[in-house]
Amino acid sequence: MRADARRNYDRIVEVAREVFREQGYDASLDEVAKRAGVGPGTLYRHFPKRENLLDAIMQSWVDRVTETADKALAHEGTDRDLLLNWFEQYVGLISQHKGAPAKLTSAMGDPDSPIRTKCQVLAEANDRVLERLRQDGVLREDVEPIQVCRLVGGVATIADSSELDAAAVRPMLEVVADGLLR
Amino acid sequence: MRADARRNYDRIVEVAREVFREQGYDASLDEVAKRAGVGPGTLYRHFPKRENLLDAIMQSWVDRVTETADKALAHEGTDRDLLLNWFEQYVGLISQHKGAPAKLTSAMGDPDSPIRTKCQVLAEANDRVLERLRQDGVLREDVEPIQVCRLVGGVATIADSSELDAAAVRPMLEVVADGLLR
DNA sequence: ACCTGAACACCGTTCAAGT
DNA sequence: ACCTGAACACCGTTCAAGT
Repeated sequence: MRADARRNYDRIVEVAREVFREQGYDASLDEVAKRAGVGPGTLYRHFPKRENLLDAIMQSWVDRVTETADKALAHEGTDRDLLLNWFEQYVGLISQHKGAPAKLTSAMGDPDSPIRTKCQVLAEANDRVLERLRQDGVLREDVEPIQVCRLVGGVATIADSSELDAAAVRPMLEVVADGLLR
Repeated sequence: MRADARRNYDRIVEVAREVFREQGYDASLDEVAKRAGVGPGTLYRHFPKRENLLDAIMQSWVDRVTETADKALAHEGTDRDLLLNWFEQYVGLISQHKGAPAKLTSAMGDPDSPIRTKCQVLAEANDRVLERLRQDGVLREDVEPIQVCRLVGGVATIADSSELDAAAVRPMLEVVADGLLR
């Protein structure tokens, strides 16, 4: 990759992260290009689809996911607390900007999505937490891990679009957690 | 209302219902106007915002909601079955077209939404079902009815965007139902 | 090899002119 | 009072010309 291309790529990603956080996932790509000081064609050369840009933005995000799951697993307390804490972390992780929870959760089952590797990381982190509970024998057995991602992702999606705060999200996560434990 | 205005209004609503069902809530309003045989200005005169059009489309829908809740309450069987059945009906009711579950669920808490009366009808139907379970003493008491709408609406939203069928939705509704019962 | 920016397409929205 | 459709704005997307 040529030096100027590299520089443009990095600036676009940095600016996009900022614009998405300000205006949500549906923000104008024209504005991203302008703020990054490049022509629209340059943006499209590097990121043919909006999702490719999202994928690039989330490059550093994957580490955060793994670390967060590690911490959640190290949590001292009841199984219910562990699960609830993980759910709250999960919601935080996928709520980077407006529209992100919906985007990430709907991509969870799509093998052709440009952000599939990111979804896999998230799914694996979730698997690790659930596996721990399963070994403790406290998890109901007729629900697949991906359905748990969808349930919590659904809560995050609604919280995002209705602009609910953590205090309003908490009871919903409790219902999901209690429904999963036996 | 003048006769030609009335006729145009009705045609637009009818066509919009069809187009939304085919292409989802984000469909082009230009196409709606074209198919209805009116100019774009006519559509905007009757429906200044897209949500006003959605509201008009759902005029007959309110009766269906009330009837569905009536039937659910007449259901013979366990409380869990009653609740689960209502949840499945609820998902069906708000999944009229792509994008509808998200739209309806995010409008549930917004008193300024053009479709607020429709949301109220849905919320009241849900209240009636929950009240019945509360009287039976099987419902946990620390969750507000609107949170139940959001939980089930969240499941419907994800099912909608991920194009899940009823078989995939069912286990998620079971988790929510079991989390709500004690 | 990469960038630029004009150009095109599409769509939402407005409004002057018409009936 | 209502309708029409041209006009404008905005944005995504492409591509010929340039470095």
